[in-house]
Amino acid sequence: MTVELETGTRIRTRKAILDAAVRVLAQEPGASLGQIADAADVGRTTLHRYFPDRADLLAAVTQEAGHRLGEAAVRARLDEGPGLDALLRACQTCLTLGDLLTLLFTETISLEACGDEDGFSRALDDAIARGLADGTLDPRLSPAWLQGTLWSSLYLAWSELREGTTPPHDVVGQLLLTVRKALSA
Amino acid sequence: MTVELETGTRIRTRKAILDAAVRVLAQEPGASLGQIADAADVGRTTLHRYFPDRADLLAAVTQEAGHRLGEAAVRARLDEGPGLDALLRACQTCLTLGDLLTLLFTETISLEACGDEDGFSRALDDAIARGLADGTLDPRLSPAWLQGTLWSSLYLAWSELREGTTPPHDVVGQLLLTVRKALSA
DNA sequence: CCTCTATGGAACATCAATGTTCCACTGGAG
DNA sequence: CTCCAGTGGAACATTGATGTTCCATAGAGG
Repeated sequence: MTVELETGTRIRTRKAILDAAVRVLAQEPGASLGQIADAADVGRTTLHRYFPDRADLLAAVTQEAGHRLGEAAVRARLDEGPGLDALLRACQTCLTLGDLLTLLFTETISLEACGDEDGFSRALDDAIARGLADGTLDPRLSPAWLQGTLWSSLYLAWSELREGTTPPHDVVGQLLLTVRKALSA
Repeated sequence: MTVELETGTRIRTRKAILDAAVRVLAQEPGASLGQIADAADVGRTTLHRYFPDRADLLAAVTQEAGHRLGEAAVRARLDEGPGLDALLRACQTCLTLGDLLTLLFTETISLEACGDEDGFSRALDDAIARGLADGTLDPRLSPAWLQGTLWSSLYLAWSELREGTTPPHDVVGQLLLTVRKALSA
């Protein structure tokens, strides 16, 4: 065990495996490590070299999701402006998470496992509470339902995007329109 | 192969296995046959006696889903009244599908495999087209998006119901409210 | 009470996925 | 050019799921 001096090659390979894992698992949560290795254009041996265990790989994907979610929360400025607007910004930002969205929504990986260090869930809760307080969110809907609607709409939008039959711009438009109509007071 | 004279016992056992399969697979799509047999309070041997193959079991569940969807379509009177109202009736009716909803939404079983004999998808498409024509559905949203929103909202509602933390009446209320707001013109 | 249906469990063969070890090779850094 | 870090593949042991066979028995229904 030398100190982890990550060379460029290792970083690149690791990223390729991680990306492939996200891509493949989003489509087939029970996919074998062999399938993931193939998708990453890497030998199964190499995959095991980087992630000895299936659990290790999943943990790494989960951690990656945590990071990305954290970035998303910052970019969306969830703590600024009216609650509804914050949620709409969150929609646009989170769409960039791509297949990670699928893994989170289908609970192939779990938000809780990231720890609450990311603070995304917290920030989302806050934005929802703010929106209910400032009158931009429909008070007849519970915080849990509001958040659930947000996630499921996001998942739907990403599904459409991935299918590729609808132009990205249209998908975003319909997503924002639907969420605004559904959640606004 | 005698003529399939299904005795009461056999019908009951078969149903128990099928129900358990739906329940277990909804929670864990990759569940083993042993888990399903346990959930059905039945030996694994017995399960294989009814469904020799895992594929056979899945096919039976799929067929069951087809029947239930067909019934739902009839009960919801999808071909009557304004399009939006038909969709709202469909929401209420489909909620009774329970875990089957999860299996369909997560594509553990596929609608297509039922054949189009059920006619549910067709009826839904028609209702959406009618709603766009009669001005009760938002013309800015594509038929695919309208249908997707319906399904994902249903899935969300069933998730809440299953969790059991929200009273059923409230869940239905929020579901109908959300769908109406999101989809109406 | 008797019979036959339906069942559960033990035992077994098979198979795919997993995780490990070892070795040969390749291409880029020095 | 020379090393060696990084890689791929073959081979192997292990494990869990699967599907099958066989047998003993419980219990519903006559």
